[in-house]
Amino acid sequence: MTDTRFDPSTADGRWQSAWDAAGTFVADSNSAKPKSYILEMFPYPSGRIHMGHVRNYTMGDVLARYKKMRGYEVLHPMGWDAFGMPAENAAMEKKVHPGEWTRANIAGMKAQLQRIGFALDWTREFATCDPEYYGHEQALFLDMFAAGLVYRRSSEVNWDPVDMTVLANEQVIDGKGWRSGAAVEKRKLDQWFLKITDFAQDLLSGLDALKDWPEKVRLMQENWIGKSQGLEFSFELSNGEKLPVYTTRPDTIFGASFCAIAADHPIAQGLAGDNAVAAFIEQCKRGGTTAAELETAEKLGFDTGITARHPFTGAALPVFIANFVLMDYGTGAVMGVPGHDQRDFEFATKYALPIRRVVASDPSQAEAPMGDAAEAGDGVIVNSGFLDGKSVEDAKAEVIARAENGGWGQGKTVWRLRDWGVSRQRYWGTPIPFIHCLNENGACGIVPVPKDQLPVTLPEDVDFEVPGNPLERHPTWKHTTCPQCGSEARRETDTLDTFTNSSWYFLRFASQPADRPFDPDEIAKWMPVQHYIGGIEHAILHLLYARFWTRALAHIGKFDVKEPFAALFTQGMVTHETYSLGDGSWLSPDEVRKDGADWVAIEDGAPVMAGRVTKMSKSKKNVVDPDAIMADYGADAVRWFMLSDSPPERDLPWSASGIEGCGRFVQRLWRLFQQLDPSATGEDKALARKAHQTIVAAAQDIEALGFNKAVARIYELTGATEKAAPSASRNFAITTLMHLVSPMMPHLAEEAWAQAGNSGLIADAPWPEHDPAMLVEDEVTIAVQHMGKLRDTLTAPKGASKETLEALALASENVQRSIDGAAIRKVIVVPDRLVNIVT
RNA sequence: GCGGGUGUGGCGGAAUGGUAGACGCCGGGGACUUAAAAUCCCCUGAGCUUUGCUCGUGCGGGUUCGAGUCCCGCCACCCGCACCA
Repeated sequence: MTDTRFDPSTADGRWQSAWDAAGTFVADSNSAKPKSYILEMFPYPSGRIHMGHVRNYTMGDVLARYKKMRGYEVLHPMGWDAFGMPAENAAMEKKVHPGEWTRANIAGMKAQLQRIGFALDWTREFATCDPEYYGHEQALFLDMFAAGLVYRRSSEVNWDPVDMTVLANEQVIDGKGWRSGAAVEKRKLDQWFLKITDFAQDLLSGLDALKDWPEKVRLMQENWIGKSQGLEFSFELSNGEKLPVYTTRPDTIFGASFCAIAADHPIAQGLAGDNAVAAFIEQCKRGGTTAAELETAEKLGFDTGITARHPFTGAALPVFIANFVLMDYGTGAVMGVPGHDQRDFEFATKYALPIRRVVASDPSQAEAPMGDAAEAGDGVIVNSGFLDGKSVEDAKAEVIARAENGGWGQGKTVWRLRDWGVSRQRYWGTPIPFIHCLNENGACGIVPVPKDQLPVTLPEDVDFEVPGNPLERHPTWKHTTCPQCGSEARRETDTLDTFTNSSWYFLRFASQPADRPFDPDEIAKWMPVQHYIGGIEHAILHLLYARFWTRALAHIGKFDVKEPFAALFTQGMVTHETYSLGDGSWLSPDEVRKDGADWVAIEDGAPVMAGRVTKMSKSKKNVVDPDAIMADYGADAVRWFMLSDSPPERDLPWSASGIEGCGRFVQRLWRLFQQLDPSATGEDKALARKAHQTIVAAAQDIEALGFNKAVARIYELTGATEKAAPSASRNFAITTLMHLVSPMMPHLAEEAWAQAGNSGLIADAPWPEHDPAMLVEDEVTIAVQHMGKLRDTLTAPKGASKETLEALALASENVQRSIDGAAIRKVIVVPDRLVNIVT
């Protein structure tokens, strides 16, 4: 027996080369095996792989390797979400071309991923900034245009004054740009849009079928799509105009006591000549939009003096300009029903408007006084003329029917989801393949680039000396001729939102013909993705856009796939301790030590405060570099750490002692693997049984993505095997362990496999078979309780009769002492588990 | 405010209504060693009058022979959304 250590610094690279040379992880779409497409969200090539990537990709890797062992042909690809603003920022700061910067990052990060030994099919690698990729994207965009799913319109856009670009609604957070953090301004620009709203209902309905998506993500998408059903109708105003409003509660229409319009509503704007009105509008716009501000913001209104005629009662309702009404939802105007809407209630209270009950728990409560809040709940309609006695549901239908018959309103579904503005005034993105014809007769207008002229490639010679779009000011790039009439023309200089790139990349991984974006037959073989793994931060944007593109492409006949991702898993973050000096500066966890109960800086003994355990970030100096860890412990220890302890959907706290423990376990397994003893004979039934049980349990755990549980079981089997005396069973347990850890610690497993004299790669070996007969214990431990409290345990043969167990239990000294002569009223026996004696 | 999640030892966490704390980390003790590293063994929820007993899964109730698990009512923290009519 040797006492050599496993040396990852040589072994890791050796096996990575072996897999590479053998093409072990190259997916064969012509294979007769069942297919399994395992995908992790591809990274943005920002510079370095971080621990979050390592965790994400390790989970996917274990699944991919496991599926391969179970006889699947596995597609597990990797590529680069390579367009985006950081590349342009780098270009501005470091005077490097965005493409050069991106390519260098990709090379570095690819080497890092390879160093970790991921089972990836690198033959399918691409970056979204490859002209080949974005050329196909342009073709798909033109197809969608031809199908009426792309349009152009002038619209008020969210303009980020720092990044000098347009942001989608989704990219505006609390009125600030999601990336720059600058306050977003409104500007009118001609923009390209994708008609995601055409699919609003389908995207919503489709969520129900996504059983293997987290409930949380489905809810977030549901809320984002934001379907509401109600009535749109117009009030006749005292000034002769009409005021369209939208309500989801037409049943409460008799409770309306005022109308409120947004500050930027046309009627309000029409009154802005009045100084008082103008001042009020200005005041509304100043209000903050953060959660805290909105919660505490007082409801403010300005009585316009105009009144609105109630469609049923004819009552004259005052029309207010109000700060809580939004112009961009519904019609920008509401009917105020204070009794049954909290905002309206607050407003009515402030301005002494009538608060009328029109819904009650039952008709006898019609005159019950209102409390100090609106009642939004269900009930029966009261004080509402012909609606009295109806349920809320029936009353809604009745009012909508009357409005439609009377021609003054109609039932309407309103969506929160808006069409997706994809124009970006940036260089580093997919050029939008259109040409603006400058012919003076204007007949051509905006013309699609003919497909045989794709890709429209980005110019290489660009400068980033001034903010704004380098394509716009490039000396020659935008000048071209009209494909239709041949006259002078100008290229579209907007590029596509980078979320477009990630909306179909999974299709290109599955199939990459040179002349088309993808081949439908190949798509049919691999799609949908069986397991999609990534961060929760993409719960709305990326996942909704990808679902939309898949539907849109299916809609125009590209293939027959509806949902791109059959199962979604959102993994937790990798976190680490933080230590602050109290002045806003931070120390890295390896720069501090514990001094009694306190933390101090190692360097100068200065007192340090332990902060929260948070996501690794440069600003808090709690980042751990994967390369450094791999240099110390090897890839397998890091992979093992990523899978251990924390359930994968929760955060994983990094710790130095934790990785050390993983490093120790790698060596412990290595020592055990060397104890295979061909001369050993004889059966160790208990150990063999444990090995068979672990084969089954670990498989179940991996399939449920319960990696931490699979890890715990492997620890248990390892411990039991170590303790066992040499036997044929022990050899079996050792070989079993080699297989069970091979998806998780593939380098160690290969090394041990080869050292044990096996030919071929363990990566190609199947998951071990289990013997069902060996799963059953022949002896079980029975818990013995008195009044539900544990008093003793006893060993009995599996399947012992109730009578036997009861007798054994009553024979226990501890039990008899506890019973203390009391009369036994009942004995509950759960076969093979417990006996509970009730007195 | 609405929606969702989480709450179990010093820490990460296990546990089809049936022996709470598997497994890992930390810590303590011991073996080996001149010594250290490495490795191995033992202990490790709290308390007590210690063959054993009591308490213990955020808090308060309930259902049950039996509750971390089911039901009702709270609390705390985290995440998402938001004056969405």
